Amino acid sequence: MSRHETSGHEAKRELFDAFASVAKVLSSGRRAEIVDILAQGERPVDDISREIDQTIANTSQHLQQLLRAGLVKSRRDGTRIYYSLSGTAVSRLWAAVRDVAAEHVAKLDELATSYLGDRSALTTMTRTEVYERIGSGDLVVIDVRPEAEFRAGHIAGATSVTLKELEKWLDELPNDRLIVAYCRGPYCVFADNAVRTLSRHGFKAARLEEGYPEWKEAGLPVEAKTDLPGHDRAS
Amino acid sequence: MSRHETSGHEAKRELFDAFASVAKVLSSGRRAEIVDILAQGERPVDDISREIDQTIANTSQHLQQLLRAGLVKSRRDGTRIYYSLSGTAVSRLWAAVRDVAAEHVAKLDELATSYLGDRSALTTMTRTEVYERIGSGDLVVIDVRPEAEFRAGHIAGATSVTLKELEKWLDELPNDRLIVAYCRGPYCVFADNAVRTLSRHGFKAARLEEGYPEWKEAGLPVEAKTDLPGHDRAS
DNA sequence: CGAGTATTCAACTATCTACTTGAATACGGC
DNA sequence: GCCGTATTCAAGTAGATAGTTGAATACTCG
Repeated sequence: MSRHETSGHEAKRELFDAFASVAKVLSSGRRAEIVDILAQGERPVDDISREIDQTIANTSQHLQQLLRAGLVKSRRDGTRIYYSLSGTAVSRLWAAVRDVAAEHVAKLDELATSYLGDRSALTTMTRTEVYERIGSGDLVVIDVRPEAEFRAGHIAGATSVTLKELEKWLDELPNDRLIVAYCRGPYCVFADNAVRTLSRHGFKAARLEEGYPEWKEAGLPVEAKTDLPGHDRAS
Repeated sequence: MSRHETSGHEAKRELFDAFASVAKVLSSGRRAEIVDILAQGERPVDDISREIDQTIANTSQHLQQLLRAGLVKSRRDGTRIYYSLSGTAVSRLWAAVRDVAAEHVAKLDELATSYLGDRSALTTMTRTEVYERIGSGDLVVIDVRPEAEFRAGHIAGATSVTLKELEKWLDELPNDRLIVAYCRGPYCVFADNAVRTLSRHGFKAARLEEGYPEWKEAGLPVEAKTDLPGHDRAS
């Protein structure tokens, strides 16, 4: 069974290697974490390295791999270099990876529970439920992601309340309205913890089932930092 | 910057490693080819090994990796073992990978042209265009994939005409109706070649923009082999 | 211009991966 | 039960990959 014979086979191999190169760049857990973070909006290198708990040098190298593969782009602003996903197709790919894992990876539930804790006691709401009630005013939406992500873009009308600030805010939050917390996506801990804390203090609280990227992708209203044009440096 | 410290970080690492394991299994061009084939329907090992031009042993090992990751399932029928995708989420993931590659991988156009040839002269039709005209009878739809794939499932009303058979069929095909050829997906050569051959012989011919998996995923009418239940062996 | 900070580069190591080869196992038909 | 075919297993090798460390580059601010 000889390989490398006809140019047709060779060309097919190369084409599918190119498809595979896209998957390959997502085949490291650390790069997956990076994509999950960048799905929230652009971030500088040192910020990302802290989030994924890796050295700056290592984080930088992961980012270059993502750059070379075309999944992210970078722009310089003064001394900092901001990375961001190169398009919504990348967000959709990341969601597709999570979907397959959720459906077909045997031990995923176990790993998710080990990271997120028991979710059975938490009330959840879908995008549409939140969107429909957000106008009526009987709902308070809080964004519990790191502030940088809130600044890069958030659900229209949401307030930034990080977990550290949450304790201080307990006096100011309304007792008579439902508080909906959201964060990065279906496997993000922040919202879970916020809802647990709020429930413990007697508030009515729920978690948005998914996160900001899915809300934005669905075309629901957001408030986003306008990307400064002309500074981009594509892959 | 110490790693492996809090159990929270450890659990997050493991969760994202699990997501990454899904991408990892698609990070080989040969496994990507396998998924592209299995998206058409179930196939036995030796069949797949011929398609991807690899030894049976190597193909088997790739299939086990896909199996372990949960992307495919297998069932035994006598002496043969048939592999198939474990769900539609996997098809969607494969499509998402191709989309990202098409949009963001720099040299993809070049590789695609090198494999498929110049497509600028080929007429293409979308799913909906074909579906709307398929009933009116002024259209002949031919399936130019290997016959095994046609047998596993095809567009309702399509006829199987492999490239080898095409020359013989030239007398029987109608001169007054548009002939639409389709195959595996947007990067499949068979339909391109069929349309070129037909055009050269004076037929009106067009290529369906995408392939059978996308048609099926869109919920359009298909004729598929009913999956024998009770014989499945999940991941 | 010089100091300070953010990021990238380069060299190195331990581990993993794809593919090969040859043998082992599992089933169907006689 | 034995033979032929389909598939898997096991061992080996060349090449790739993630992470470390320390130095180099690129920009800002005084």
